[in-house]
Amino acid sequence: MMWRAMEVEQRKISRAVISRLPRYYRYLGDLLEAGVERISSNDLSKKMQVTASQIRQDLNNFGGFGQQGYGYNVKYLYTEIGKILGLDKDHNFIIIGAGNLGQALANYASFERNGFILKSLFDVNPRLEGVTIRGIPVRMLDELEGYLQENDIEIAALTLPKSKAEEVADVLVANGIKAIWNFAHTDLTLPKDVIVESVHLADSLMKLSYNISQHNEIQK
Amino acid sequence: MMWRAMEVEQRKISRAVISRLPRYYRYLGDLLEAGVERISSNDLSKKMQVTASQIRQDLNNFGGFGQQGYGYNVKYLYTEIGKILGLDKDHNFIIIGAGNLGQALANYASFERNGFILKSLFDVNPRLEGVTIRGIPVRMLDELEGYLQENDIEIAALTLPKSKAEEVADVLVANGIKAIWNFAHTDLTLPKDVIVESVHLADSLMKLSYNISQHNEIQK
DNA sequence: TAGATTGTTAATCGATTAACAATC
DNA sequence: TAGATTGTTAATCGATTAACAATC
Repeated sequence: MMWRAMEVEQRKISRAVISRLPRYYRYLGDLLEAGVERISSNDLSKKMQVTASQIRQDLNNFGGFGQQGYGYNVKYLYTEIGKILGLDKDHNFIIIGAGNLGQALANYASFERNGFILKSLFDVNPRLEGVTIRGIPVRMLDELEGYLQENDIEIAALTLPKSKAEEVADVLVANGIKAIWNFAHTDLTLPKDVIVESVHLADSLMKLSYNISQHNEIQK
Repeated sequence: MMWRAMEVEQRKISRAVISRLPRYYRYLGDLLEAGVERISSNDLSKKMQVTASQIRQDLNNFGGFGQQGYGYNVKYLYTEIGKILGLDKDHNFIIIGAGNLGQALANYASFERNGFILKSLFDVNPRLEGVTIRGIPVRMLDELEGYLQENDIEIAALTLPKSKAEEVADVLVANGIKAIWNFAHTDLTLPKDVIVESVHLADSLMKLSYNISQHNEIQK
């Protein structure tokens, strides 16, 4: 039993490290596009404005992707980080709430490139019935349960008012959704095996505002 | 000279603390709405799933808002955190890129409640010329410089493709914009007195995806 | 081989939690 | 006053940076 616990423990990479991976992925993608074949942690650190030590430390959580005296092969590292992030597999997702933000996400086709496949949108507004976005249909919210039972959907993006969020999330979870990308301005309380990633736009804007005030203070 | 440096130093609240303030603000707002008059760090900690110690420590970075034996007055604390976040002042902002995401933000009227006043949108698409969103006009991007010189705009939200982001950001900064709310999938390199707050949606989705893969691994 | 650069251990720094005296 | 709860100091924990031996 002990080794099992440890095996799980071993996988527990800190949140700080995870949140840096997409950024590495982005920079490596740019390098790849620019035709760069290899890069050292030192050169990458200059581009990314982080320490080389942090880059090496971060990557070594997942394995030795580099080679002494050479550095990192850009294409290889890009692919490996993609695998770590689960981008080598397809993820079917739906959007609940086909308002402005929901439609904005639906139109954002570049998610598809990373394996995120939008299958349907849902809304309560009867005017949206039958509407399609990039060929993807908007369905009525009362069809949600039936739909989930017949389709293999992994992720749901919640782009609806916070008053409805918790309620809908419960339905989603009861019907097998494993992960929720939450844009509602509320913290969902769900079983802890459900993955919730929240984007709180208002919070982000407030941080910006804090920094402005701060900046003005110091000016004085 | 030393005391000046220290004075500035003193203000340097850690990023972790700042990023928790909007969440406190949100919870306090809910409590206020629910008619709760006072709350102890212990009760709040249970609601927010953080330690009471962290709450007290965080708040004490800014001053003693509580009272021994009583706790915190909800309304007072809410107002004070609002001030810290700069929400007691109005902030004029514009949106560059009136595509789906730009329009979604423009329609998101609740920003106004916190003092963020949308003054105009800008786009290159001639079809959007003259269009208004909630009465706010979309202007053509070539009018941007002139507009900035005649209007007092503090914040610009960048909701445009990353290929245009850097270029537009430079124009913004050259014309007095102090803060950029960046939705383009790129890190802007700007003078360090310009405040940049980025929302990288793709990064967020990748974190979600990582956690799904992780979860599946452990299941096995 | 010599030079470069990783992987990894050790040292430092910072953030979180615990504890408790101060005080309402 | 006694009880409750803060503000704050001290202890712990975790994350970042520095250093360097291993090795390509």
